[in-house]
Amino acid sequence: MTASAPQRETPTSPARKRAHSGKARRNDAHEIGLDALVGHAGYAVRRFQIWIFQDFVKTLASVDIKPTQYSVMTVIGANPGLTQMAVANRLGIERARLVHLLDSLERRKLVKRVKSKSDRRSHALHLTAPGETALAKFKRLAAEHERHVEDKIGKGNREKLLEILGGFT
Amino acid sequence: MTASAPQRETPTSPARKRAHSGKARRNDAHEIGLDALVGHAGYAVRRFQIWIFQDFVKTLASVDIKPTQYSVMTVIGANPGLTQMAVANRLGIERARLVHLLDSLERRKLVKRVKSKSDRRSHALHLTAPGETALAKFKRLAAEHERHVEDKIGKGNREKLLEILGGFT
DNA sequence: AGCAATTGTTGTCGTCAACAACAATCTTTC
DNA sequence: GAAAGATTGTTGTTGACGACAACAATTGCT
Repeated sequence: MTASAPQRETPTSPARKRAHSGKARRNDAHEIGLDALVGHAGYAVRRFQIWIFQDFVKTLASVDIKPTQYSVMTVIGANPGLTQMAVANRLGIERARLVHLLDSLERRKLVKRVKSKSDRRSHALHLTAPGETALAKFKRLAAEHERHVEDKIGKGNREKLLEILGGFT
Repeated sequence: MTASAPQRETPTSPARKRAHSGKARRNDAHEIGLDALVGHAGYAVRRFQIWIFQDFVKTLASVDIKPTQYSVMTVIGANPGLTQMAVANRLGIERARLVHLLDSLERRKLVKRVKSKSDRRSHALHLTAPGETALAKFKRLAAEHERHVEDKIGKGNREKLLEILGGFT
């Protein structure tokens, strides 16, 4: 623990005090030093995640679909007949939470729960017919969102990002 | 692309006894196709963000500091005397939320609110003496966490990531 | 002086993750 | 084949979090 004598504590010199007398505070938000925060992957990723989430929501606002709902429908569309547990595990969401997500999607007639014959505890998940066509539209909008990402960080950077984080899917 | 979905539960066999050694199939989670989800930056980022957040919490569990608390203390440590509004704006958190964060940190004697002379509405935020030494320890643990990130995605990739997402800090 | 804006604070609402508990239904074991 | 154990879907609770709204105190503006 250490140290009474701080070694590199505030590299920002004493005069960094923010002269607050006059009226110099408008958008100095980004003039404030982040110090050690810059260089932390978690912080950058968190900020980026917030941005990308908001853009997704905005881009898909006309169809009222949020990222989690989109991921659920995509997985069901690609793997019809999955159980709720399988979907929850695959997407890393609590099965308790998936219940509400499916309730909502089922109320909107996008997905349906079919009682499984082989295991009467579980439900086989399927897209409805309108769910299929809806998902196609969602995918078009999601592609548009993805283009926003390219515009934001660059086409090459987006691909590099997917390559780096590919192991987390 | 895409490839249909071969994944199906036991296909309706009347007597489906796992004909082989016990030991059920544990997690076929990653055998399930994600289809269009792969290739979505948001999904990859979300999963990565969850991982990195959890590792941060785990690594700093001994000091009971979470990412947001760490970011608040880091900014205050690097810019003593900031107002709550300035900190909130810089970190992109609601000032209403910052109130609770500071309440918690102040209760733990890590930061202090000093009544500003120049503007009696606002508080100047400072680290306490124990707060300074505590932050030094937090930074060491955070550096350890950052090494976990390197181990996970590679040193070069982490740097590339920071470069790509640098604009979001 | 008077009125708009800012700061910190409290409170509400809706989202979300992490659990705990439960009934119904398999699976295992004796 | 019946009891014990595990799994699936469900409901409910808790706590963290963001988005807002309202408010008192205090500036700033004119």
